Amino acid sequence: MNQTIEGLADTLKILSDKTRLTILSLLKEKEMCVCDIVDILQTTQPNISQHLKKLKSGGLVLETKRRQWVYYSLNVDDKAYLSGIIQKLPSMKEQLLQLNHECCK
Amino acid sequence: MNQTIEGLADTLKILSDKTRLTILSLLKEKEMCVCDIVDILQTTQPNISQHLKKLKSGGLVLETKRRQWVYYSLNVDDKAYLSGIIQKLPSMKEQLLQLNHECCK
DNA sequence: CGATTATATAATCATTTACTTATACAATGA
DNA sequence: TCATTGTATAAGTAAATGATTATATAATCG
Repeated sequence: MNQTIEGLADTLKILSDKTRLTILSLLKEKEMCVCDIVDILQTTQPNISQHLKKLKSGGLVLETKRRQWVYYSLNVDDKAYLSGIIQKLPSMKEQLLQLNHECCK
Repeated sequence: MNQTIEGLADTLKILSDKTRLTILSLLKEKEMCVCDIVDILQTTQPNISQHLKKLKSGGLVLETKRRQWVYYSLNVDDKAYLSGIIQKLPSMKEQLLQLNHECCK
């Protein structure tokens, strides 16, 4: 995802989806495992996995495995041109309160 | 195009296209009429008109008619969160040199 | 080991998208 | 007024996209 105008379009395409923006909003608060994201977004696990795959392919999130869980975290510090958008994402603190999984204790 | 997360996704969807980003790059230099944009982007006039319609619907460009021409101009000064992206758009100064229409003299 | 849990991938489908061609509309100018 | 020029809209189509269901893979734990 280099920065030709096409690369920029590709990055923006990844960002231009409600579910993916919501995932980024969540990850702004803290790294999260797939199961927690599924829980909060009220959709299926494969759906979230596929969105995460796109975010990862665009370099917008990082993935790390610990025990049986895969954690995703925001990776935008090196993309200053996106900071305006990232800041615009609403807080998801409220939604995080409802989580009660072992993975994220 | 209010700023819920869905509105943000809609705006980003409008931005996430190579042709539309290129149009915005052009308009960064100066306002332009449709025929000039068609000339530079080497595509059909209806194609450009449809892209301009989307940009306009998203509030990203303004339209003004003068004589037989319709001029479009960038309208992003009130959208600070997009400034990083707008700045990222490459200069199109080179391409503007080749224009030689009456409308833009 | 086998069962369970967490996640990824594959296949399918409906919807959306960008483009093309054809046509309509609008303004100008002979 | 009629032809021309500039732009918009409509209709059709192929490709891309997001979601679902089913299945595969991987790690943990009894």
